[in-house]
Amino acid sequence: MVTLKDVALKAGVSPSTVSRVVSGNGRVGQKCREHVQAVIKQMNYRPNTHARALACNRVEMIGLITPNVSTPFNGSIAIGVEEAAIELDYKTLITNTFRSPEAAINAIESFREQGCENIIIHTHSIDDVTLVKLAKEIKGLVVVNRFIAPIAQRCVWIDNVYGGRIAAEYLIAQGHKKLTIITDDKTARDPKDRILGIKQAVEDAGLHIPEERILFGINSIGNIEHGRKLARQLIEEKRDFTAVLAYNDMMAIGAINEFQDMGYKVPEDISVIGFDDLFICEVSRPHLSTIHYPIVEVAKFATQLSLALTNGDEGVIGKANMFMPSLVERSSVKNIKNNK
Amino acid sequence: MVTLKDVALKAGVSPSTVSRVVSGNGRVGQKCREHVQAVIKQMNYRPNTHARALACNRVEMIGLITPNVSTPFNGSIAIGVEEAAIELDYKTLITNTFRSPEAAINAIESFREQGCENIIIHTHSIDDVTLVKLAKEIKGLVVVNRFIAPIAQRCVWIDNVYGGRIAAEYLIAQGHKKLTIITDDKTARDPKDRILGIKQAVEDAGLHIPEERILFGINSIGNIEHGRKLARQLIEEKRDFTAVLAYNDMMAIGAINEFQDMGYKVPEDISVIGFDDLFICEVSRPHLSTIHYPIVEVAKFATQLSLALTNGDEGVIGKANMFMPSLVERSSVKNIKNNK
DNA sequence: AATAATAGAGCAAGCGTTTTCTCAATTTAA
DNA sequence: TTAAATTGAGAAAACGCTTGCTCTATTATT
Repeated sequence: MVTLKDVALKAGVSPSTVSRVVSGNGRVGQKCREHVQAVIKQMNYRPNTHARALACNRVEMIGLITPNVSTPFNGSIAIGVEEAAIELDYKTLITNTFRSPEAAINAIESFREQGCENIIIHTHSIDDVTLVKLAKEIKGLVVVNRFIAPIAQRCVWIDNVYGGRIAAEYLIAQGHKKLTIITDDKTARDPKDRILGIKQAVEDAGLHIPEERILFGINSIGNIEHGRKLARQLIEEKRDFTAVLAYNDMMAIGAINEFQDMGYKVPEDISVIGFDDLFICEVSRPHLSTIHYPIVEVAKFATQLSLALTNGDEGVIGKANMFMPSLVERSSVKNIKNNK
Repeated sequence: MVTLKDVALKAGVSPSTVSRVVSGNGRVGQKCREHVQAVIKQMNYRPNTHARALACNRVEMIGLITPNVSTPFNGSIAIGVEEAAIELDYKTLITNTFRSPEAAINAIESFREQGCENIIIHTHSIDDVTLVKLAKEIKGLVVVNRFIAPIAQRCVWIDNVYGGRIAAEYLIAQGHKKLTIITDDKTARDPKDRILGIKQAVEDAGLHIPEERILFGINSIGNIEHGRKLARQLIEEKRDFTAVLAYNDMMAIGAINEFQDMGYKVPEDISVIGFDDLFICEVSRPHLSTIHYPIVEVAKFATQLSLALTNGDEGVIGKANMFMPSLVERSSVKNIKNNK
């Protein structure tokens, strides 16, 4: 392994000089710098991460904390983070919490102890006040896919109200009057926001969604199984509706499958719209119309923000951290304007 | 931040002793050990990763190199790795190569430079000889989802021949006589092995697959689009078949979608079987019958193997590194025994 | 031309561990 | 009972890098 000292020796300068050339801190003469750079290249020197981390108590690493990378949504977050990390030659350290708040806190601690202040966290299991406190302490902590008012500038999220609204508007434009919602935890912010948006659109159209047509989950995780379950409930309890707005694509697809298994046709009998725009939308039959969530972009921006925060680069700081979702039309919603 | 020295001071012993207590190396008296442990607990001391890494030139980290974590297959690998890592309190560092061999080599270099010898690599873009060479140099390198004879004990893979065989046997048992194969790169080992297994089953049944019913990809990545493309080709060129064996689930689902878009019914007109058993199998219509690939288990075992290799723990070394796939029956294959 | 300011580069301490040598104290063997 | 072996614990060097301090050489100021 070639060390800084080796380079210094060969270049005929002191280690400090080499260090300054590598890091770009401190003054080095033009000629000297070029010479050292040449030697570095020639010897293929690469600085030792740990020595550097130890000496300056920070590390060029960004830590991602996510419930489970193997799900498409979180996998996309990971990609966004890595894309941004690569650009600055940072490494990506991933910890899966499997929804355990202790695991998440532990991961944060562990990152900090390693001198890693750049932490991107995607969690719903740590409460707002804890996160606010942590954000105060950790310069580079940014929260992704979640809005927490006191630390809004440290969050990157999408406009869920708007997302809900455009989904509902689309359904209404297709002639649907009796909408139903299958969603996630009643107390969670995202479901609430999306419902809010839906209600706005519905009211603007002079319609109304009775509470009984909004089905929540309890401690659910918005997955396929959950979608199936609520869809079954919808049918069994004979709720009156022509279209369902699912909290996300997973639930939507679960619901579609359940409807189909029960003998209903989608979209002929029931229209369904999802949220997120995961790759499975193109796979399901019918292809799922949904609200596009720019996940990779959000994660990428979050990472850039974190880096800017710790490195004092003001470039992205202050930019709006809210992204806008958008409608993507496929085949799971039927236009029933003329036949009903 | 509380350091080893702080603990030593408070405990009234030398730093060396504390170090020995923490690491478990070297002799420490029973009484002394307990006292130090108590102080450690009381002060909530946690060793500094970087200092440790620097001092002993190794690090408790396992590096995963994968084309792209956001795909379900690779996401599952990540989970398997992390599961094994957590058990030994190792961290997981992930690098996505996006199929670039340079990125993969770079990642390996980078891991090594950081003193990380535990590398799990999933790649098809680095050739055998390079990998063999690397494996010789890096004690903890293990290759996942790939078999390379000279370093078989450093690979963890599944029996693709067997997988191909049971898929074909199942189709044949369902009365299919005209099978067709849509697969990946002709030169790649996995496709070849699966085809081999298929041919074995076919021949055992006294049947035959003409070469024109085996469609390969060129530089393809076995994804949905690729499946669609070959399915289209199958139809357009009017090949004669009743069932298709896809290289993997993604391709199978692409094919199903294409068939359906072209007006064919699956499985009524065409039966399809996949490979991998990703979650999307439960999502597609019809649900995809497939060959189960125990991905998480494979990745977990690979990680344990890597750790055993570097830590001299002989537990898992020598165990068979080949896993067996298994059939999972869903609804994409029709029994045509009695009506044809 | 004399003085002040600044640029360039080296020295050495320090980051938090591990680990090799010591050496004293204790145990074991003869 | 004595010599030999073993155990327990400390001192100090090393890991590779950063950075505050220092000193000389150069440039700018008057």
